[in-house]
Amino acid sequence: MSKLPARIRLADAAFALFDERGYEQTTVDDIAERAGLGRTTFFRNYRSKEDVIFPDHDRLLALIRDRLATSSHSTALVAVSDAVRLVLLHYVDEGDLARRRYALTSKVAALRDREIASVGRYQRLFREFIADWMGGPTESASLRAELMAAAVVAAHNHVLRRWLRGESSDPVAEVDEAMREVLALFSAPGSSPGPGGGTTVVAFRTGQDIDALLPSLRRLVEDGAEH
Amino acid sequence: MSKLPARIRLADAAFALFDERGYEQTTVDDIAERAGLGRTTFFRNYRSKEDVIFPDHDRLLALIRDRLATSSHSTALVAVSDAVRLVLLHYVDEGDLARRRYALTSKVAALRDREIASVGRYQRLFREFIADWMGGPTESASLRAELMAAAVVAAHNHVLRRWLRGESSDPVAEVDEAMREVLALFSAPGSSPGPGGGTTVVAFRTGQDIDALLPSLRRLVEDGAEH
DNA sequence: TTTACTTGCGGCACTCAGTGCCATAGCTTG
DNA sequence: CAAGCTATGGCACTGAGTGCCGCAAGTAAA
Repeated sequence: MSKLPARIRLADAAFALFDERGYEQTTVDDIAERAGLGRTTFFRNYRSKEDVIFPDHDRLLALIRDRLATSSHSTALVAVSDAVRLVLLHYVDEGDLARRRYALTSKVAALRDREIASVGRYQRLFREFIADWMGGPTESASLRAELMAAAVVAAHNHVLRRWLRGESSDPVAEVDEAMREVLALFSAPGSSPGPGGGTTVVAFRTGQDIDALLPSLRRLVEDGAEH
Repeated sequence: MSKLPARIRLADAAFALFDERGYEQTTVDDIAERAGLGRTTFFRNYRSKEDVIFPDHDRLLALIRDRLATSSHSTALVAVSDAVRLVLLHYVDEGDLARRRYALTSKVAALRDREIASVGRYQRLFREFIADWMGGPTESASLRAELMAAAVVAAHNHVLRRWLRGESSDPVAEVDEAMREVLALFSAPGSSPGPGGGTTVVAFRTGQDIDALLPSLRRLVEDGAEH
């Protein structure tokens, strides 16, 4: 008995205690004791208390990096979509574990922050890759790369969270669809009006008839007044 | 002498020491001692060591919240642009302080994470506001809100970082331009083929007279043509 | 002037995360 | 059997953050 590797036993103990008492009410000593191990062993297996919950972010980052690296200029966007799908699948494969983690990050601010910081790393990876792909060190390309990277990870997170909440039965299909929407966004012809001070017109959908809106529009144009 | 309030003296001491020895090599005791104050006083003024560097995030969040709150459905996008500009201006007003903070967050991983987590809070605010504005609890609207919020803060951060690095002489103009690009992105006709519908509302800044724009507007409403 | 109340500060003791060092038990390889 | 490697436990230490108590100075009320 107790033949499970220390890493696993520690993780099990940690999640059990987090469920019972909450994250902040659980000390590393508690975890080690419950696992029947020493405190030192805990820190040898996990860099920090938070790390028990987010074990393989580094591996995931490497996964993305690899997938992006094995692409040519013409397949860059496919690589991005693939990488996103890879990450999503990783979480889906975790199944219940991912959902327990989500429950924790939803409750504990420190963990939520940590999660967001990790997402930031993903976003950075995508940003650099996309900027590279866009080539031009133009300021405009740089901004577009930033926007696109942000949209890519936002799409991923949106679908992931839906799945975590049990709102999605086919997350892979959803993420593919979401990525299509993202790519459509950035392939839209007019989206890069370039410099030159022309007028930019922005349209959104509403339920109202346009003529009913015209007065507000006028005021909006003239002085940004309220409506 | 030493008539400056404790808060200020502590911040001065902290930044000085961070510059001299680096963030991790500076303890809270060091800071308090340099400021000629007690350790207790430090924690009374700042919740944590990191807080000395990011003092008024809460105030900034409230600022955004307020600006977004004072808007109607038709001026929602103007409010978003305004809020973004507000945040940017806050940092620009800080001047050198903001740049010293940037130097620190660039070097120290813990601070970078903290910064990213803060940005996440901004993004959440925008996401909720935009989702609310889009109305429909549709899954499609929800995704679009998420994408748009991500793009909005990405645009802001892009311009802010440019300014922090000294690459921008007129950040306000740049952020306005970037926001135009973001809004244009999401107004692109093809991107939301969604179920049919209503008419289109238009928000924009322009130098032109609105009447000169009306024909384009009508076309935009009818078939989503550009500019 | 004396009393009472508030505000800002210092000191101290405590918890807990995280680091570093040393010792030891077990297992493998010569 | 000896040498070496690996996984573990114990222990002491630093440093962040909390809580409590006490003190001084200023202010208001008696």
